[in-house]
Amino acid sequence: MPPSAVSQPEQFTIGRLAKAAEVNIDTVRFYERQGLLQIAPRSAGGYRLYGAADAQRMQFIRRAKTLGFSLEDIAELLQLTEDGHDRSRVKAIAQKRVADLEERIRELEKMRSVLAHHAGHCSGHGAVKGCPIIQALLSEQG
Amino acid sequence: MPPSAVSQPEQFTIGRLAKAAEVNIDTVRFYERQGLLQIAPRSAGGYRLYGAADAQRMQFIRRAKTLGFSLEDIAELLQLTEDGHDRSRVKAIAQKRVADLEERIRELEKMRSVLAHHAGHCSGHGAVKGCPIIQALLSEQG
DNA sequence: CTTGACCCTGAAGTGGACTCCAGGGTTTAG
DNA sequence: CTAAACCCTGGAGTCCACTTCAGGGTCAAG
Ligand SMILES: [Zn+2]
Ligand SMILES: [Zn+2]
Ligand SMILES: [Zn+2]
Ligand SMILES: [Zn+2]
Repeated sequence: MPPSAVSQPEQFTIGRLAKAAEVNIDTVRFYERQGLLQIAPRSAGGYRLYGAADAQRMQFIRRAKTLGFSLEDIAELLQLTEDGHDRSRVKAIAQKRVADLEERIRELEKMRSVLAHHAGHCSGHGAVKGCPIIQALLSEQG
Repeated sequence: MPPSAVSQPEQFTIGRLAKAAEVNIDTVRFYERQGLLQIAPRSAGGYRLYGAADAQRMQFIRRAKTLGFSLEDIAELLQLTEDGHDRSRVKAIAQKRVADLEERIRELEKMRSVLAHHAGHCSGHGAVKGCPIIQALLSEQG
């Protein structure tokens, strides 16, 4: 019962790490294989042992994923935080991702507008023959 | 040399169909297995034979794909054009697709705005330590 | 007749990001 | 001491829409 332990290593096994990060336990092992997580030290019984830094790393991955980064990009971003790299590469990756997102958004908006237009012409009842949606797919027409 | 042949069957093999539809030849066979194309009749030598209706069907699939429909949805849409179905199902499929597109667009726009915001704070030079993009990933911050 | 272009089959591979499985060993509560 | 909960491994399976492969048969031109 020491009143203040300046830095207790506070270790935990894979299950707790997974639960804290709200991912499947196999996802953690998968990330290790993919090089996103460092190889964890093991307990006497062979269990992986993690610490606060690993939990933060999992959060990093989680946030990067919500921004749509691929695991490959995330691995590189994590790498860049390790060594004494320059910010330029980080910004380049982010800008590439923004550009990709914008392109994809334009594609989806194009799909949406075309399809909504056709759907707007469809009464929703009667025989399929003559349905404007089907007509549009059968021959290039608006 | 008949001056007017009211309906020449005009048959062709899989390679021409694929080229006309601008898809890989194996894609045609794949679509057949998936039930998107009807089983083609065969020549004496065992070659699949196609006609104008098949070419139109390939165009239908191509257009539906540019609207982002899954092959499963496309199969159903093609099915609906065959029998004496009602338009309601067609419209429902289209509206579902529009809704899915809108949801996906919102997700991507959220990613884009968050990421562009962080990137806007990044000078693009200097050490990674302290980079606003990395900081945002390390801890939930704007 | 031979060459080359074309076609056939069933099966396996691709990519991305997991997820699950079988057949174990380990740790902890009671 | 035992049962439950947890962990280990290598490998396979999942989804989707194809693509590739190996090992052959067919067809038109020269
Ligand atoms: Zn309609
Ligand atoms: Zn219109
Ligand atoms: Zn930066
Ligand atoms: Zn800000």
